[in-house]
Amino acid sequence: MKSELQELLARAVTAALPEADTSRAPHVERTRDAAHGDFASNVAMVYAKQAGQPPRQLAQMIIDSLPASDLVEKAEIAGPGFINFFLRRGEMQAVVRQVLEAGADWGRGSQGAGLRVMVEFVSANPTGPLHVGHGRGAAYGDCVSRLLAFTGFDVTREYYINDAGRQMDILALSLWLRYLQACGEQLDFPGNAYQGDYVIEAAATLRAQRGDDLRIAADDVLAAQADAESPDAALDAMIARARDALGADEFLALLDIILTLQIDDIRDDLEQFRVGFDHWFSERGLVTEGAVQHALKGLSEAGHVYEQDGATWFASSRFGDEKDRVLVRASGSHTYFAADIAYHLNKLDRGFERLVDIWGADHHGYVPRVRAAVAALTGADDRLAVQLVQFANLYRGAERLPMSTRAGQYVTLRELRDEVGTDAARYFYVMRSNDQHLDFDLELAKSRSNENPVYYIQYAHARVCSVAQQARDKQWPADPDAADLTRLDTEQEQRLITLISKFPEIVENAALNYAPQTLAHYLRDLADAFHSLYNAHQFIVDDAALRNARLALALAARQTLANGLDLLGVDAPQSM
RNA sequence: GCGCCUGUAGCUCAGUCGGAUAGAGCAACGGCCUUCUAAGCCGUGGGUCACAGGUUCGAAUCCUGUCAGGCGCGCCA
Repeated sequence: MKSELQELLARAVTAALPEADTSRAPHVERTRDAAHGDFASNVAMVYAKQAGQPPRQLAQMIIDSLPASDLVEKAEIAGPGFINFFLRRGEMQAVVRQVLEAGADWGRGSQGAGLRVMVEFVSANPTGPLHVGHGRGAAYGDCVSRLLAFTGFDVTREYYINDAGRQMDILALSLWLRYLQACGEQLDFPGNAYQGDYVIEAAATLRAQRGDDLRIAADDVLAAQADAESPDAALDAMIARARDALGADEFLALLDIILTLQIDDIRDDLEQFRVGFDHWFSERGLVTEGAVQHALKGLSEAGHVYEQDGATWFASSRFGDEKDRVLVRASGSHTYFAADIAYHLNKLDRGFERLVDIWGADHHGYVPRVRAAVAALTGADDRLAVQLVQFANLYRGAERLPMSTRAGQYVTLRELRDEVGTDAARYFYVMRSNDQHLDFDLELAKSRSNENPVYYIQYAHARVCSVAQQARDKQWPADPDAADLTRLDTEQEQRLITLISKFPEIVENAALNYAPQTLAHYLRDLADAFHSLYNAHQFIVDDAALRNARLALALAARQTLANGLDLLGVDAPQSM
């Protein structure tokens, strides 16, 4: 509807101003005030200067040049030079039938044109359960993925598993030490190892399976770290002792045990949060397959790598980073950054034309260098989009809950789900812009009242279901074909219709801007419009043409609510 | 010190590409259930869009500066 108007306007502008640059589609927007018609455009004011004419005079010329259309009832000049469009009676109402015909596809777009997009998100280290901070990234990334897919992109969702490096060694060590404790060895568990109960549980299982196979004397372990100068050095010494005592293969097997448990747990947790991944990508596999060397070679051949102070550097400052970065240390080991470049190159090699990375906001200093790497590898600066997700602070009423991953003191995503439910959690997570801090009030999310926007929206959906059921009970099932949609002319009906017709634009905007919060706000407004109508007028009335028109409108509202909620991953209940 | 983000009603926040009289929810106050779910609706009050300049037909929105808050600045991951 909007694009049709843009088409009409473009032709009118070309006719009125043959020499004007009309390469860009003219700006057309919804009016805020019904007195200004249905749509308005500012083209006359935009072109006034280059046309050398007052805006209102130019507006008249453009209106006079408008091609005939079934869509437009009239166009008039307003204010400083706006052109207000009043649509022909019935044009807006026609959207009701469009919605009912499209059903679950109502709002689906084709802007993505099948472009292959990878959305990588969560990617939390598998060293413990997901906490509420990860939950926000999960909800956000999932909504963005759903929106992109609905807008015509070919979306793949991936979870990058950081299963290589020192943190993994510490995780394996943590399991082994707990195992030794389970065997009855007396030793103090290090404060900088993984504290969580899940390690103790895994150790108990391991002990049950393997008996004393992996046991050595506690004194032996403690002796290994006796000379260590720092807690970190002590940990490294114990890791070395464990490798020595168990053998590298057995140590790795130990790691795989707890890693598999953790990943299974995370997958299960996310599935219950209605977040699914197409692929789980192992960092370890990347390293063993020589991907890091492949990436280094790629950067090197492009001429962006040099040696200095015994290390290998990437000239990221050429691509907007504030300084160059080390890829391979003087010690010969590659940096985390080098592995990350290899991972991004791997994504590109798999044929993804656009990459979307969703990271915690604490990584924002890392964005320029990864952006630089992708630019260096592709020669383009628009292949990678990085979206940061700010942390969520949890409140219970006015009390702020403390969070510390290191100390093992945090609220898990699972606990959050158990307490407030998946629907409320998902909605609350995405109702704020991802780059804004979020204060998540558990009491509010749980409340079954009008303070809670999730229930407000779901209630609107359930109410339509209830109305439809009562119509059936009275032997008056909704029959859209028998509806006279032009009867939908009250203030409340017009408002609801207008909002429904906006849905495709809202979805497209939310998808292209990675902004699900705009959809969340829209659904709130849509529910509001429905509740207002519900209270102002009866749906089930004797006049069949009017009754069916109102029922059709209600069903269209329900469909729009359902499609929108689905994009947020929130249920649309039949009754509440 | 440098970089990024933020500052809008008492509180929490929307505000798309600059557009017409800056909007919601909560809180406060006053109404609405013999009629489709009151988890709802209607109404009232509430603003120096942090501050100061600039750009222009027009600025909460763009630019510059100031103030305030948050985060990030490793041959860590």
